[in-house]
Amino acid sequence: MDEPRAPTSTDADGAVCFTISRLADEFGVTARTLRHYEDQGIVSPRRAGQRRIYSRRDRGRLRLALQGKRVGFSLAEIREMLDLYDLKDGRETQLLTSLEKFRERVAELKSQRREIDAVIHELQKTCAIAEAMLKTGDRHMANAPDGEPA
Amino acid sequence: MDEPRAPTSTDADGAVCFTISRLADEFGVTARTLRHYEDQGIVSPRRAGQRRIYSRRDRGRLRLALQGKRVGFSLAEIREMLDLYDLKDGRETQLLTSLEKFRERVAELKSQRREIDAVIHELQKTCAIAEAMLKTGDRHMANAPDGEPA
DNA sequence: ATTGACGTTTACGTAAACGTCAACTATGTT
DNA sequence: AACATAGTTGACGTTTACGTAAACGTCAAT
Repeated sequence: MDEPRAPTSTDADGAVCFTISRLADEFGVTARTLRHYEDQGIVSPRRAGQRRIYSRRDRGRLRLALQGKRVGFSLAEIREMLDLYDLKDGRETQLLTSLEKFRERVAELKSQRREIDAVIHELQKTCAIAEAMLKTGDRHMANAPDGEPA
Repeated sequence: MDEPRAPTSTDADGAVCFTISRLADEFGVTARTLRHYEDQGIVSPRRAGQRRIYSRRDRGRLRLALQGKRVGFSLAEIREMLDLYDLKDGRETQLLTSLEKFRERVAELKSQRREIDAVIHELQKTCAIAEAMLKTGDRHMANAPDGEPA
């Protein structure tokens, strides 16, 4: 009754660490996925013998990776971004190219956000029409996808 | 010098229509893609002999489809949505389920929008740090992905 | 010692979304 | 007629992101 015995366990030297299934559960993915991500260089948990030990940093990268995935980045792109994120070397040129790429990403994302808004509006428009049809009982209002309406 | 001779050609009965490569160019995809979309029931251009003739309606569906793709929908989902969009039959139950699905989509999209915002902020944060490093010449500021910072 | 839970590697399988031929065909041009 | 141009249908190939199965290691509890 002294240790919190939380879902978080600790290392020999007191560092927080996670098992593979622990993280898989937490993020709602399979262990296979985490191994796959390791193959792709997205995380590199250290080992205790053969077994993977995920640090809190690994978990952080995982979180970002999955977030990236949800907005459409490929694993390769995610890897790239995480590597930049790390800013492995301090050489200015590297840093500057990184910066540039990040800005590109941001621009892409903003554009994607606009697209999403457009689709949302499109869907809501159709919803409204459907609702109207339900109310009036009209069975022949058209809402044909036409680009520029005639 | 009478006909506009615009990139848009017209049908025997004056209806606007497009060739496959015309649409492919316009949307920046290959003809193969358009044929694939036809296999998936996303468009159904009529034929003049063997050749595909795309109507303006086809183009409209295409536009929506590609927009949907850019925000992450699968072709199957897009097909479903386009079919709903058409509101093929007027039966109320159908209409209601359609409506429900649309609302789900909208909710998903909004959530996705939030995710995008999150990623944007994350990236911009890192950008800012990188900029700071460039200015101060500091080569050792960390910005490790940690989930909850220590 | 056995069982069970969890983990490991290796390797083949799969679904989606096209790419990339090859082999025709139809149409218009020289 | 010969040829180029644009389109067509297969059909197999490719990439991405894992799924899934096989075969085996490890450790704790029974």
